[in-house]
Amino acid sequence: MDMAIGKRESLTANDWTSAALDALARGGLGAVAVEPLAKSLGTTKGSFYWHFTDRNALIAAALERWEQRDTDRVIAAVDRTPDVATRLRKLLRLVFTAVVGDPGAGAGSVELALQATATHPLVAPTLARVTERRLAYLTSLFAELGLSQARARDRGLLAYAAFLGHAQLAHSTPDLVPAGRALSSHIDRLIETLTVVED
Amino acid sequence: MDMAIGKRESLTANDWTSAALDALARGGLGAVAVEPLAKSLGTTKGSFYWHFTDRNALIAAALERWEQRDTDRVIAAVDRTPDVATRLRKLLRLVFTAVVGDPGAGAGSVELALQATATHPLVAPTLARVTERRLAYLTSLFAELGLSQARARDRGLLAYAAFLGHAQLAHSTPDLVPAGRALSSHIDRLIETLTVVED
DNA sequence: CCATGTCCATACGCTACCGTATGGTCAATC
DNA sequence: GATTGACCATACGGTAGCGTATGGACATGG
Repeated sequence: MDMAIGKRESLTANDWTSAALDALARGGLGAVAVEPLAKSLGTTKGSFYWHFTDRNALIAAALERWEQRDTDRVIAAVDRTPDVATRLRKLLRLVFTAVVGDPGAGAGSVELALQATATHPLVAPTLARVTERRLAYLTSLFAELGLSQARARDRGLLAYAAFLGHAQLAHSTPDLVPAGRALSSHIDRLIETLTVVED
Repeated sequence: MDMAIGKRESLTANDWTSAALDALARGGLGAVAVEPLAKSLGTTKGSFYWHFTDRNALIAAALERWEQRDTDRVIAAVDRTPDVATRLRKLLRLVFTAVVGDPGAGAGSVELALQATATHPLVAPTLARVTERRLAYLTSLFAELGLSQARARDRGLLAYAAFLGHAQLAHSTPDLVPAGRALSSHIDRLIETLTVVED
């Protein structure tokens, strides 16, 4: 009848979505495959096709959840440190450290999985929205820092490209990127360079 | 008997390798698939498996050729403009323009295809070598520009990450990246920022 | 003119995944 | 305590690609 509580053994659509995000982070979009996921959840396709109509429906759900979380994170990142320069530095240090510090399995690996499949019809619009949102935020910070609108946008783009590139490099050729203390000072210098504002 | 010239209709291993690079640029590593390639060459698997033992052998050949060409390009890029600053600016302008200007099907799309499959056992070492080679060159330029060794490496890394990130963005979200005249001035400002050297 | 080696077509079996169909289990409800 | 609906297992057919096997076609040298 109604949503019976029943035995707690039954899966929910959310369980599938979580597993999909895991697989996405671990093996890219190709790893979001129904039968392998079923195996990893200790169940079968039969379960999946009861909760979802399609593999695409699962992908859409996973993307939606990721986008939502990302939005939340962006909003949370807007912490009210009074000084803009400090706020910008804090933000950059945070994201760069997160994205190259982790073994790659952390937060940024969904990121990279999506970039690697950017042309996929479901991925493309999601990626576009998230990128624009982040870019807009970065731009606003640089503008507040004293750059003209056009220059702020350019600088935001540069900073974001540097971010993406570092994520990529940390994933594909981790040996070529500094670690530990060297990483920390690399990021310091990088921030220095990216936030220069000549009056 | 020997390598008969025969009718000029017969394919060579190089033909297959070229087709593989095309497919790689267009559809990523997954598109380097024997049967589809055969169809696109107007032949069948039978031909392929005469020239190559394996799909992996084809991939290896394609990667080797790409790496060789890249090496050539790096060497060619070392043009002897006397002034280091000018040389660096010329180089940056060239590569950034190439990688975001093209529709994405140009030179840099093999690039992106490889980055998207960076963990593949054949791709990873190739990518590592090429990346290190480029990074070393960039580092040397920044060093010659007056930066300390450590700072030169960091700056080289930043510049290369910015390059990769722009390539990625131009491919995944082309609408968010400037074009035409705006692109040109964006690159100017970007170079400005990346080549700042405070004494 | 036939024998040999080059180059390719076709057919086969295998794996991995998709989506469907169908029936079973079990808790909640009447 | 029979029924109903939520949830899942199993079996099926279909597609796409890999790699193998085998048998041509056909030019060339003997």
